[in-house]
Amino acid sequence: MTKILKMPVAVDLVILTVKDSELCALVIRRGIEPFSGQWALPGGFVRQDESLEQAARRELQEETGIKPAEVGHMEQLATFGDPGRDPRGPVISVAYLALVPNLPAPTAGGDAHDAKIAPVDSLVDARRKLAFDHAKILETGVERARAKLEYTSLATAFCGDRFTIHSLRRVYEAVWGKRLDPANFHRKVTKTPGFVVATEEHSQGDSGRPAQIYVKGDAKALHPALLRNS
Amino acid sequence: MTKILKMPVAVDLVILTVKDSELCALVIRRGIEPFSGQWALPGGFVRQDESLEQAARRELQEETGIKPAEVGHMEQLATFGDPGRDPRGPVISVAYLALVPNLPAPTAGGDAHDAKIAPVDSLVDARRKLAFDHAKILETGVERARAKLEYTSLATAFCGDRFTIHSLRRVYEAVWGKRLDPANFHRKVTKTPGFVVATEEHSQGDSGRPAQIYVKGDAKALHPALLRNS
DNA sequence: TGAATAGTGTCTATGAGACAGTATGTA
DNA sequence: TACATACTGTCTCATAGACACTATTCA
Repeated sequence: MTKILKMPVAVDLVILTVKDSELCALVIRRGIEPFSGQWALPGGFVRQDESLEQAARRELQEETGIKPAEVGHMEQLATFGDPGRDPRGPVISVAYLALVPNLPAPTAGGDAHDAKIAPVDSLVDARRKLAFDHAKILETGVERARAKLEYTSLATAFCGDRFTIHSLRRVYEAVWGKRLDPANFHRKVTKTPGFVVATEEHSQGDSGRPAQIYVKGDAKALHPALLRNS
Repeated sequence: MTKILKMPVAVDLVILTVKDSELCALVIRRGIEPFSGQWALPGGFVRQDESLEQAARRELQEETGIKPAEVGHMEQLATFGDPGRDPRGPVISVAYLALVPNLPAPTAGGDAHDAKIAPVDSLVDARRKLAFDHAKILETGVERARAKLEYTSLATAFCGDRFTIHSLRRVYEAVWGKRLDPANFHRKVTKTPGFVVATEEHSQGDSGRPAQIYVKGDAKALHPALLRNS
């Protein structure tokens, strides 16, 4: 019997939000080697007697100050364990995807010198490369979010408790990077059973006719789906 | 700085095939404790300088005798790391999903006393419980397969190189546990660009009119999707 | 010939997309 | 009033599902 290899297990977080009609991710600037000074996804090591998801939620709060109640949605994304992905040696990283509405100004903590919320397009740019294989992890998370908006009600995770159809459409447009017809989108969303539920309230203060306020519905899956292409 | 917890990393395999018009999984009977004598998913520990996917492919061949060329499709499924999922202590398990056409009679190897290909419905049965959290892993894999048949061309991974539309429909029917209209299915599959490509050959020997033989097309995603419900 | 399966035609209902038109607010 | 945005109506096209029908084999 050969000796079994034991590896440190990390969780890394792809934290997405929509800010100024752009899909953005939260990254921190590393304060220690390796990759000191470079931007990276927040994350940390799993502790004893802690599940992977618990570790992800703990790191989310510790590294960014986001409280559990502020998280719109969290799910496991994928696991990365290629030899050489960390120059210090073999490390397994279980990536989690978190969707957050109205992400507040980040609070740097732990070994992070700085934190920022930046458009995902700027982060996958090859010149300002993210540390480790984090660009790949981020892209996996972005693609997961894009795909799940099609056939689930996940888009509401980017909105607060109360939202207008307009703001929900802005979420789709930001995540997909594509304009949608306001009229058809409105009908589609309000006619899909369980997607959104109308309240008696209306928005105010903007130009134009006030919009009705909606809350999230019960449905998780959308039938039929809302497709990005075609 | 607290000491970083290091854990053994395993890969577990959900190996699915369609046999006698039923969706089946390959399981092995454990020869060692814990759970000795119980059925479990094949798997093993990741070795040094080996990627997770390499480990999964290696275990697939070592534990079941399935050669790489025989595997129709393989992808990472999910990672399970709850404390207490293995009575021996903390273990991370990265599950992989493999789809195999015409799965040959399994060759038991390693610490397995026996191996079998059994309908997934019988394996998630509560009375003959799978070892560890393998019932949950299996269900995750089955649901992934069911979902991906909808919007990808993955069903062809269950067929050999050459197949008829009839056998492709049998795959859908087995995986979804639902009858499909042969006429509409035929039109849908042959009209979806890149799903299947017709050859000049025809099947023979069965009753009824011989069917045209098809091979896999280039398309990975199906537009529009082929939905199970509605 | 009949049974069985392959494959096509066609009708209907549903939904997406385009876009005109109406409703209701602010400047 | 002009304008902006919310929302509804309506037309067209694509596609799914039901199912009748034709094609081609074997017994």
